[in-house]
Amino acid sequence: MQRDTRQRRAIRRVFTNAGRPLSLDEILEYGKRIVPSLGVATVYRNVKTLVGEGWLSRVKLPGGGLRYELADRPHHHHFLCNSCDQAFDVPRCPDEVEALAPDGFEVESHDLTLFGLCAACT
Amino acid sequence: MQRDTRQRRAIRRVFTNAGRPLSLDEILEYGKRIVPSLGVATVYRNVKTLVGEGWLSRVKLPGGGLRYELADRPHHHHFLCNSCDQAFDVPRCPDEVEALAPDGFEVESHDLTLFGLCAACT
DNA sequence: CAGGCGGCGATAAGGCGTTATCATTACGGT
DNA sequence: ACCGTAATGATAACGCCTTATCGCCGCCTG
Repeated sequence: MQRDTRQRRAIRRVFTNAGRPLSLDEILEYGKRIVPSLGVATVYRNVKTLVGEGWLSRVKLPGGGLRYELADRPHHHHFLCNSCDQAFDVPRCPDEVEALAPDGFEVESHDLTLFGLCAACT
Repeated sequence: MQRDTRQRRAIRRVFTNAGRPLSLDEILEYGKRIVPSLGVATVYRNVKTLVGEGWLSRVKLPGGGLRYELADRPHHHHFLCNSCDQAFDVPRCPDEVEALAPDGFEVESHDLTLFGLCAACT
C-alpha cells in the first residue's frame, strides 16, 4: 500500500508552490529546503510515481532538459530563459498553428517554446 | 589544411539530397550508401566541423533528439512524425508568436514543433 | 505501541550519446 | 609519383542522467 511520507509531501508542495515547470535538480533543491535529508533516488522514484498517477506530466523542451509540471493545467506553452535556464508558463497559444503542416501530414499536437530573458534576468 | 575527403563529400551530399533535418544515425545510414566504410567518429567529426563552418545548424527538437540541417534556410519550423520519428520542414510560421510572452519577458527567438503522422505514415 | 513492510538515501551500476586514442589510409602540394 | 600529414575508423573512455541495490528508518494497521 502507498504511504504518505514526508518526502512525497515535500515534493508535492514544491510543485504547488513553484507555479512553473521544474527540472529534477530544481525539485531536489527546493525539496531539501523542506526535508534536508532528501536524496536523488527518492525524487526520481516519487516523480515517476506522480507521473504514473497523472498528477505530474513530463515537459520536453528543445535541447533535452526534461522538466515536470502539474498535469491538470489547461493547454499552454513555455518560455525558457537563456540566462538562468528556468522554464515558465506561457498561458496563450496561436490557435491556427496546426494548419501550417504541409499537405498529407496529420497533426496531433504541437509544442511552442519561446526563448529569451525572463523577468528576473532582464 | 582542410582536405576534401570522400567521407566529407558523402556527408554533404546526404544533406543536399535529404531536404529535411537528419539525426546522426540517419547521416551515418545514408552516408554508408555512398561510402560503406564510413564510421561513427568520422560523422561526428565532420558534422561538428560543418556546424563550425556555418554550413550545418543544430536542430533541437522537444525530447532531445538532436538533428542537423542546412544552415542557409530561411526561418521555418519542424514536424516530427510520432510513428517513424523522422523530422520534416514546416515552411510557415505564425508571426505574432512572440507577443504571447508575459510582461517583463524579452523574447529573442522561438521554436514551434508539430507532432503527428507524416505523409508516408498516415 | 509493537511489528511488518514500504519507503528512504548513499552509492554502485547501467545506458546512451559523444569524444579521445592511435595505427592506418589517402589527399594534395611539390 | 612521392611524401608529409590530415583524416579515417574501430574501439576505448568519458560524461551525464537514470535506475538498481541494500541496510536502515518510519508510516500504518492491528
